[in-house]
Amino acid sequence: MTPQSEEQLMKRQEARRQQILDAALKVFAVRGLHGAKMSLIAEEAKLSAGQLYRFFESKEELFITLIRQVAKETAREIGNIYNLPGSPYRKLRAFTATILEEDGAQYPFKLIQQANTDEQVPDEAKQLLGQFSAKRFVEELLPLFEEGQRVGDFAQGDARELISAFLTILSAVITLNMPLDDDHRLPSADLLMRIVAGPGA
Amino acid sequence: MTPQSEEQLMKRQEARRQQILDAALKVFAVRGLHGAKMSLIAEEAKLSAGQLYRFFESKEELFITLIRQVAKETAREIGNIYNLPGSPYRKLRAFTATILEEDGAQYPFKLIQQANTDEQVPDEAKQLLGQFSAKRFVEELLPLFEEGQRVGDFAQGDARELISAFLTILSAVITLNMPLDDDHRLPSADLLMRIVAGPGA
Amino acid sequence: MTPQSEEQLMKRQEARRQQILDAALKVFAVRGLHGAKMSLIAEEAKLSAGQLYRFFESKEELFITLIRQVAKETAREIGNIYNLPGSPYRKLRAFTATILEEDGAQYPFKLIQQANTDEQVPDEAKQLLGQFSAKRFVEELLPLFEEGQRVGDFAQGDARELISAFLTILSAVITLNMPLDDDHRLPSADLLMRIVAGPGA
Amino acid sequence: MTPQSEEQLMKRQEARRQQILDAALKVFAVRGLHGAKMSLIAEEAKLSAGQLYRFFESKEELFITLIRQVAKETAREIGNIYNLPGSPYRKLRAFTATILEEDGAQYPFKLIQQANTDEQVPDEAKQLLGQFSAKRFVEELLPLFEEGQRVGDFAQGDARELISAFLTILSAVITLNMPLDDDHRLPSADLLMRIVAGPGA
DNA sequence: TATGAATGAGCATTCATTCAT
DNA sequence: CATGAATGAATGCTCATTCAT
Repeated sequence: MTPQSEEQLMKRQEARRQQILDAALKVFAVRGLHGAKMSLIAEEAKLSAGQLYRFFESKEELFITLIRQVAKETAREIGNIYNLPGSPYRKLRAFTATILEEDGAQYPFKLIQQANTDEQVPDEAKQLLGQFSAKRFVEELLPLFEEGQRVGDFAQGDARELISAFLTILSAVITLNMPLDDDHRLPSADLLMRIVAGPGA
Repeated sequence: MTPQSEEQLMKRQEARRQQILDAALKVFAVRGLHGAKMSLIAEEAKLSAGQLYRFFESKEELFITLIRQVAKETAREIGNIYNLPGSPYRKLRAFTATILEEDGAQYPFKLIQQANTDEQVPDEAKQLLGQFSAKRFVEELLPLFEEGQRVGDFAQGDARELISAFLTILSAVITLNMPLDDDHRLPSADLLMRIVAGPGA
Repeated sequence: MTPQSEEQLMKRQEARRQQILDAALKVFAVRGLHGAKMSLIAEEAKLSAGQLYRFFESKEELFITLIRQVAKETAREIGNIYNLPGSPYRKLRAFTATILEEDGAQYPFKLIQQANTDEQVPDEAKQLLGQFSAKRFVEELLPLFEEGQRVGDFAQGDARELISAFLTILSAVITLNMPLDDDHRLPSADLLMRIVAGPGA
Repeated sequence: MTPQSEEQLMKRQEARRQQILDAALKVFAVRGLHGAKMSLIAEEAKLSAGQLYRFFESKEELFITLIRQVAKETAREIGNIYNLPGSPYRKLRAFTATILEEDGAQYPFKLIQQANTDEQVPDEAKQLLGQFSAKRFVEELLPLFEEGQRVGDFAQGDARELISAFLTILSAVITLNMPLDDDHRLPSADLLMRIVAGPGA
């Protein structure tokens, strides 16, 4: 019976599910849809391969679920930019710096890029990405940029275009991780800010 | 056997080999290491699958050879920037615009990024990239940037850092190709130039 | 532990065991040896999958035990034909009609046929069937048929051959259940009786 | 190039395909949809497992194709009954005897029964069977039976019902193959004919 | 003792590589 | 030499069986 924990069971299940999604995020992000063997995901999640199928019907469903979750979370995170202190420029700079420095922050972006680049991703994932990533994020940031342009923080011009360029570059930079010298690191937040900076910045 | 064709044979062989490498570049760049089936490469090269193995021992060798060639050629192409007309700023802007607009120009960058991102890539390819891509390209551009900084075209600071940031972003943007709205395209060359632009630009 | 429950325990165990066998009969009959998942049998028996293994060492043992029991019970049921009222013809007709109409009556026959048809069936089960089903059933019915032939109810000829033909056809018809038109059903008992009917029937 | 045989190639391909279908018929018929491992079919067809996939997309497609072919061929064979000599009774008896004696004749019937019995066969196969097997065969034989009833060869009553009963039993008998004594064989054609025989037979 | 989560062996399928033609 | 058919190793997925709780 082991009924003591009807609710605990649900919690453990949910934790497990999330554990798999976390593992899948890393593996899919780094190795791509094909390169991500279910056995690797299982290993990363510290379970047997068979267990994955108690939570997700197939590799494809796991992938799509992951994309959906990542898209949602990323949208939410971007929305949080409005809670940061200071001017639009300072908000965006802080947001950018956080993403560049956070260690795990690269995985969602890598995943989204992998999914966008890879021709064989399932259609449903493609659609999700189409809806979420670009357009939605741009709209999310639009008020910030319009305000920023008004106060001279950001360069003039089509705000949507500016945002999508900035996001594209930010995402790409996070994803790329080109191996430089030991002395050379990813571009700094300040450098990226030049893309959008206006006269008052 | 006929002696006069001895040389012609070599040439035909060499042409064939290059034909395969060209095909492999496209297929690896678009589909990644895993998605690139040998049969697809053969088809793109208008050869039978079996022929590939007369020129390359394995998929892995083909990939490594390709990386090596692309790295060399890209370095050479970057070197050609010095033959472009005008100031350092104009040279770099022209170079950037060409890469962003030329259709085939994206393949080498995509390939290099695939190779850098994908963990499955054979170690030898990783090493090649480590040696060639980043460091070498940076050194290639160093004179241009130092000159540019002197004349105020480019921002002050560690030139190597500036170059590697610029290349990282350029490469990433080319690779990313994130599907934006129908109204939004990749960042323009002018936008990317803001990253390096100095007071005189 | 409590002594008075010693016996009750045995009974409960036995009931449990039979519950499993009943469930297994249905599931094996309908889905075949391969299609019958242990989890389905457990569900049908309203037990957990793990419990099955407290009563049967393996799926194979469960199957063999089931075959053994079904063969015995069917032989016993066939023996009951002598308790039916009327002439040999009427006895056999009533027996036939019951089997064709009773809903659960088809399972044992389906199971036996599955076991006979399927090559994967363990050898031990095959042997059991060889010993039990055909020969034993025929011998069971031999007195009825000899009597029937004497009184003209059944056709003349080798009685054993007549019986095995009839049983074969009856079993086959029950098992087959070929989906006919909405207007066409399984052959009726009267139709099957023609196979054995003699001049006096 | 090996172009000498554009046409021969097609023929060899077709032969190979049929070789697979023949092997699949045996294996599916005997072991059922689940029990039929692709490796067994390949072995029976004397090819490697991988080769099967050059001719059929999946096990399911192979199965469906097989069902389709078997249904067609069986319909054709049944149609040939009109070319047999003699009265309707003699035609049907000759047809029945042939099927009972032909060695390979059991496989198509076994296959159809497996497919009808097994709950997990793909829907497309179910539909094919629904269209082909029962109804179509009955209609095919309707003229023969109507003629037979007119001349007193066959019993009176709903001809369609009589046919479907006869076919059901014939099919079932062929399929069943219940292991009898060494002295007892399947019911003879004459015995089966009693099911349909009329006063003049 | 009962549960059902966990394991892992086994089968369907794909694709790099080989080799008969 | 060129072809593409054939092989088989590798991977996704299922399910009998085990075992921690």
